[in-house]
Amino acid sequence: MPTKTFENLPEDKKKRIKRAALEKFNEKGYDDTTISDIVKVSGIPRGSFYQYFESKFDVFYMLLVDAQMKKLEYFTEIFESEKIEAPFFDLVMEIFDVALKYLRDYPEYSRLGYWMYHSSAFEVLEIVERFDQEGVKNPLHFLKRDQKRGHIRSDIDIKTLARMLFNLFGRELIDMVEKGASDEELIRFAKKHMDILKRGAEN
Amino acid sequence: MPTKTFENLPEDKKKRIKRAALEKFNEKGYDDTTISDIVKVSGIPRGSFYQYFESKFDVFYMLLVDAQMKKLEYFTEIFESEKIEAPFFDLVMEIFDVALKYLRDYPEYSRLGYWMYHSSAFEVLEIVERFDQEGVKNPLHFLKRDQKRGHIRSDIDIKTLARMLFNLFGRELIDMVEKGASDEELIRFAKKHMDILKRGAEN
Amino acid sequence: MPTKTFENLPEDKKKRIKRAALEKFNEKGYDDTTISDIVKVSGIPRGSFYQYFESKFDVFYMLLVDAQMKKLEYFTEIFESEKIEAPFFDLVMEIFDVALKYLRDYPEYSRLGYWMYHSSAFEVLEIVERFDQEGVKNPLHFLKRDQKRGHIRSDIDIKTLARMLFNLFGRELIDMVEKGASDEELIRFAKKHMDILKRGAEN
Amino acid sequence: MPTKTFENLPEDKKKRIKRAALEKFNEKGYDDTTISDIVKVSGIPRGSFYQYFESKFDVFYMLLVDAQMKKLEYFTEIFESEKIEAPFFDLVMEIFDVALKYLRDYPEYSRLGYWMYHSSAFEVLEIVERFDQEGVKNPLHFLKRDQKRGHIRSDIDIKTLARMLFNLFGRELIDMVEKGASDEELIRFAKKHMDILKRGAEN
DNA sequence: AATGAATGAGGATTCATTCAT
DNA sequence: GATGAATGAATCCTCATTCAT
Repeated sequence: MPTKTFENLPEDKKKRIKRAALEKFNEKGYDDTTISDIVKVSGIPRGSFYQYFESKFDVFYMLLVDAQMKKLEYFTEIFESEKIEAPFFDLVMEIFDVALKYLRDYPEYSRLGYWMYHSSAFEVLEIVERFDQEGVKNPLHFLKRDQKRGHIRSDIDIKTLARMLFNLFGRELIDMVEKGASDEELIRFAKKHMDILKRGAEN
Repeated sequence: MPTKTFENLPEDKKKRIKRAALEKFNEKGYDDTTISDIVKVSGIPRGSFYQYFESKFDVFYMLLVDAQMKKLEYFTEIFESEKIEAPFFDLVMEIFDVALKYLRDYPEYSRLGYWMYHSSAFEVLEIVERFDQEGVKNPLHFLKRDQKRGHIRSDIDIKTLARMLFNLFGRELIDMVEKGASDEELIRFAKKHMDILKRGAEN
Repeated sequence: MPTKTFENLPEDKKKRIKRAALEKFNEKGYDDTTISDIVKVSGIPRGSFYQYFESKFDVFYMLLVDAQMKKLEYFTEIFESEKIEAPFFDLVMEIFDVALKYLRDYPEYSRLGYWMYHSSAFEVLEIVERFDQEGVKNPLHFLKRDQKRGHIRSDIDIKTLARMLFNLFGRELIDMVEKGASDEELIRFAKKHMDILKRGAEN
Repeated sequence: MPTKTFENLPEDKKKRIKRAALEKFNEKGYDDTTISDIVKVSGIPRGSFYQYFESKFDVFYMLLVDAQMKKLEYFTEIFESEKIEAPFFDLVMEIFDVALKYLRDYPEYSRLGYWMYHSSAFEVLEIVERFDQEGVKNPLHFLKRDQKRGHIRSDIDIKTLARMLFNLFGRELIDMVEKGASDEELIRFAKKHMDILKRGAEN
């Protein structure tokens, strides 16, 4: 996480630096982006970088957190509505739409995720794991509930199912977006996917 | 692909170089392995490297092909037996066992795959895509057949299903092995996975 | 020497800064201690440092003076007692004991001396010379007296002798302490040393 | 120690590099000399330095060894002559003369020693200790012999005596030379020194 | 007087690739 | 074809000091 010095910076300077970093990470990925790159694009002096951040990862992680916060905003609405009481598979496409909207509204954040999955840097490998574990928890919660309520067959391993769902929403979605898939393609893909899983899992 | 000069090398020298490269790629991944590393471990002169290979990727790709060849050997048996006529989902765990055996017998090749998925190098990103496309074709072939024969519901999108299967066999399996999963864990995981997909897809 | 601003600081703030500097100089030596180090550990703002001191050397020198003052306290007693009238070599082990006690009571000051002798900084090299010259004067005073009184042979060059003594008390003692010598070892070492010098010098 | 690559270099190139490093170390001391300095003066490319040496210390140590070799040449003559059979204190001024001659003939090597004693670099501190231990052994050998033969009093601790001698020949001599002492001064100083030690130690 | 952000020169090190022998 | 030395751009990071508030 950035230093206090960075936090105390005027908002527009912070923005400028964040934007510069985001731009470079988007363009070259985590591993190939250098601190020099960020310094150059943001226009801050070499030494300042180290007064703001501990390392390249520090910046990357900050942006990742920003992305998560923004994502949360998108999901909050649906998670706090009453709809959420419906069986998960009835709601899943609606959730997918939200995810897709987020990705389209903030493609730079989306791409951050893409590069996260394609880094070989130790520090990144580490958080990828953490992200994955965290990401599985969300569908797991609803699936558990649905299983209790009898919507989902009792002999289904919901952890496995949650993982399959997360893989779709997390990794594959990002991958397809990166490869230029259109909204229609993505929605079609998701529907087919859900179709199989739903039938495989529901009572 | 390596130069003719490399191909003409005495077999044991070739082996030595391959082993050295494999060792380093396993240890540090594609991105972080340097040509110096390979040169040092293999004991060949710096200049020779460039007489044998065009680039680091050249070596990596060669090893990847080696790995594929070896993998093919494992699968040939099952693919050429009569069993293969059975419905895919009846056979899938047997196929999984073969895949697992291969991974256990050739962990260095397995790890190559792992690092392939964690590289941000342009050249690697490119072949990852090709690998994925290629990898999906295999299950697709059988699923198509099964759908025709009526084993699989006609309203299922088999491409999607093939992709889900490939994700399991390709990416996730490698990931779990990398994280130290035991054979038992992996088999259990695969079974649960197949359980859902089978029920989701079969008539 | 520190600025007046520093002198006017509340006593405990001064102490805090001194302790911080002493800690760092002890840990890393003069050359490798940075102003950043001192600023960080003492908790004072970066800019304040330059309001209190002119340079890193300024702080170091201040501490060196502190050390000298403290050392003087230890020696005052013996120098002001009547014992001091005895021939120097009869008293020398007693003096040594005082020196040793001081080193054990104030190891941080002792270490300061150690690092002074291991600096290559111009400013430090300069005061090392001054310290050495000053340090030789002390034994010289007594040896001169003793020579006049006939305790020491008249053909002895007492300057040389004084220097030999200073080397023992100043440099070597600190060195041995630094290498972890015990009190017993040090006393034994000093005794043997004195034995030779005494017989070499006395009538 | 330098790499084989360095050893294989044409003699005059090696000389050029050695001379450049020696010049810089003489001028600025070990701690303040940078690899850039050496690179600039020797005219070799930045990268070559690292093909020749592991570190700055590597170069320094190499020069130190060179100095030791040269010193040995000077001492060999006297150590292999029959004179050496004479009591050490009868010979000591002759030995001193040789040491002095060496220092005058190779002042750059002498200065290397000076800076060695004024470094705070960990690696250097380490070899200083080794040098000191090694250096004490030489006089010790002769003193032991003399004590056996009855030239030196049996109650003298010859280790201590050896140390005193080494301090004179090793550290102090270099120090005085560095401060600009003339040959006459040095010889006078040594004589007075020996005078005290001889009388203090001999039977 | 106190504060702490800004600055950029300068150090170490690595690496892919070329080239002369 | 084999060899291994040469090269210098590019990276990371630290630091003393200044300056505006």
